[in-house]
Amino acid sequence: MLQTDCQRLDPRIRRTRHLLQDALKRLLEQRDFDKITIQDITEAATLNRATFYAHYPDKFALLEELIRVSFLQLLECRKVRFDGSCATAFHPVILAVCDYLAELQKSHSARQHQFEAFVEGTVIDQIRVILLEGSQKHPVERTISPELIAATASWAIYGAAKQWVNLPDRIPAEDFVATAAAMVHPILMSGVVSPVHS
Amino acid sequence: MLQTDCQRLDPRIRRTRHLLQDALKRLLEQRDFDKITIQDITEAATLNRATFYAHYPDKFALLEELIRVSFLQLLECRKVRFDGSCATAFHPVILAVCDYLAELQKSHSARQHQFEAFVEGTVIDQIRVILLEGSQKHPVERTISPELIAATASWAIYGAAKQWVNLPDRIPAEDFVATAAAMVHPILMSGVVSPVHS
DNA sequence: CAACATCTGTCTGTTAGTCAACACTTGAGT
DNA sequence: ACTCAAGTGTTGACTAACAGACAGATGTTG
Repeated sequence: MLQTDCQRLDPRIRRTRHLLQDALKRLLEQRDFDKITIQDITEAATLNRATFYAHYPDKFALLEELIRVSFLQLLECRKVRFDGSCATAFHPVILAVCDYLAELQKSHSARQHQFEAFVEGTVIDQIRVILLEGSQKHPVERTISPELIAATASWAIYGAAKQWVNLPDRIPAEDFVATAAAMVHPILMSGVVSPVHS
Repeated sequence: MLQTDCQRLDPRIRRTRHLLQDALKRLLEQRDFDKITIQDITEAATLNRATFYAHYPDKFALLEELIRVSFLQLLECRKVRFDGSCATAFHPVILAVCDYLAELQKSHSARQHQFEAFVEGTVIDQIRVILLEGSQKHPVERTISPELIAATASWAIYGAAKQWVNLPDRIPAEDFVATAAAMVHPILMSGVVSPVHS
């Protein structure tokens, strides 16, 4: 919830949240999200049910955090493979989205519409946040707000990645990333006034 | 400490003790017991140092519990392979001791005398307790106290097993168990008045 | 329909774990 | 000899997690 990324938080809290996330993760490998009760989760996490509500208002909040955290972990892995140059900084983001969707497609039957929609929203929002953070690190004078650009680009990336995973014969993710990046890059550059860029 | 076998104990207590035992177990794979501090253990267990003292007076107490628990786990595995007949009930115990010592020999340099002596004492005591429990389940009239018999037999079993592991070319543990059982069985039968036994 | 079971969300008092102190011991170093 | 660093064992205030209860919602089943 609040303080999710977090620093020096009470170890008990980190432990408990990790236990809950891990329990949900394991249960999702067995059955659909809507067939999982909070009791199931807390039992699998060896925690008291009341403790759950001290951390999340409902199971959707836990799911959201689980998605966020595991997506970020994926992204961290992808990042090390790229240089830090500004122009290609969002390549790993695209790659992470591709991998995440590919992983999701493997492990889940596509029939959980409510679940999928929720995942979708969470992932897109996370992409948006990441892009926004990136643009704040390298401020550029522009006529379009960074917020709008981040939002647009995040949907574009997700849409492109989703198209890619649904192809019957996919090209390698790394190759696809180059194509997608070529499409998305103009969005990020739109409205830039000063042409200062490496 | 108290309530080790235990039943419905506060989940936090079971979790914490398990975390500490597991941490010590992992650290023992890396370095010798006397090179491990309580700080190391609590750090590896993601617990506060003060919490340690709420459960164990010192690291030896933790080690003792670790040995006890892992030995009992080993024993449980061995037990299922045997029938429940009274005459051979202690076969799995001998086998468990053999396996435990063999495991220990593999994973530890034999130079930690203090450590080895402590393990030895703990294991023998555990054997004694198990034998004593067994004799209490099947009370027989005897001229020698069950306590003395259990103590004697436990040392005999440990001694035999230790001799076995130190042989340069060991026979299979299962075969050795039969021999050892033949040696130890008379101890258990000594002083029996009524010859009632299946 | 009523009876029933199950899950939810909330609340209470109690207990375990955290944290930052503390004084003490030990050993290495210069 | 003296410091300095690092580990030990203890304390008390704070807080997270526990057990167990509760009413209400949901969804069976006869």
